[in-house]
Amino acid sequence: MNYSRQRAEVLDQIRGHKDHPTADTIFAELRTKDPSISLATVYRNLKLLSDLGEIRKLSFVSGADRFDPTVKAHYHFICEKCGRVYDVPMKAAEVLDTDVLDSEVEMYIPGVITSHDLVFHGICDECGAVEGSALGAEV
Amino acid sequence: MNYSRQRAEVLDQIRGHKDHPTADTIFAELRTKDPSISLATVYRNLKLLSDLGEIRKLSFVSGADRFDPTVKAHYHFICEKCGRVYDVPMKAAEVLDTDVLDSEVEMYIPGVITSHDLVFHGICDECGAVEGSALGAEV
DNA sequence: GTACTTGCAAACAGTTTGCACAGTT
DNA sequence: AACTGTGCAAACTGTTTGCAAGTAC
Repeated sequence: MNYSRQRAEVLDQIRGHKDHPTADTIFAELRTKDPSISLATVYRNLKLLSDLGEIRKLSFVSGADRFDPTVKAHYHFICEKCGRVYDVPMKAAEVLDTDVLDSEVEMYIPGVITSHDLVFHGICDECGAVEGSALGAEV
Repeated sequence: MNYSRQRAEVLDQIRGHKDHPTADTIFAELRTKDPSISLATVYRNLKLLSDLGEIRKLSFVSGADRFDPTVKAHYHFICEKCGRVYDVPMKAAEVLDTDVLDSEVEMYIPGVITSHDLVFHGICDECGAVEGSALGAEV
């Protein structure tokens, strides 16, 4: 695969993220280094890179798609307030045998399952969810 | 809650679906009965009805949002080819204790979990996935 | 008459595409 | 020359919004 300068920049930029930036975020960041790069190029390369499996496209977030530098299987937690997307390490979901789950569920649906997404919703600490002590805003 | 004629029509129309129509589908269907209803009204009422918990909005499908007449907890299977969304009955996922899962995962993320979505991806039978006999298209 | 809801059109966000040009081989 | 990738602007999809008119109590 041929990596043009712009393509490499896009991949680099995403890999530098611990979070899950949108195309627009990547574009804005790259613009500061490379003022002539275009949004269309960013979109084109994000699509291409996720087709190639270099990055992962997260379409389950409302609003803009997000891109995930981490390709290996893991789940996500989305804050309902700020929209931030957090990674859930696989060991957190070890109560769940993912292969068993897929084959179990497959018996109930008219088709073949190749993968699944598991997305947790809630409120993140930064947005006011306080667990442990009784410091909630309500009540 | 006050149900205007249009609001009732929208709710009825969705409840008449076994599948998961988009706003546009609902709009097109209602237009045949009520030629003056507007798309904005459909959108407004879909939003309102899902805020009220009368229907469920599915945002994890790429493309247009879909609306689900079934409100009680269940998972979904999306065909990668045709985009159809199928329901997965809860008993199919009984390998998984959903409450345990949420509280387990909560220990690993900076926040509080209120719910989760589980979406299976694959190919549905209508699109050529043939399980059981060895009739696959590949190999 | 006050509050809520509608239809329409315009606005908007996110994404994709047509096209002429630039970069490589 | 043939190919691929780029930048720009325009197009496009899905959704929301401002507003004047309509409806319900």
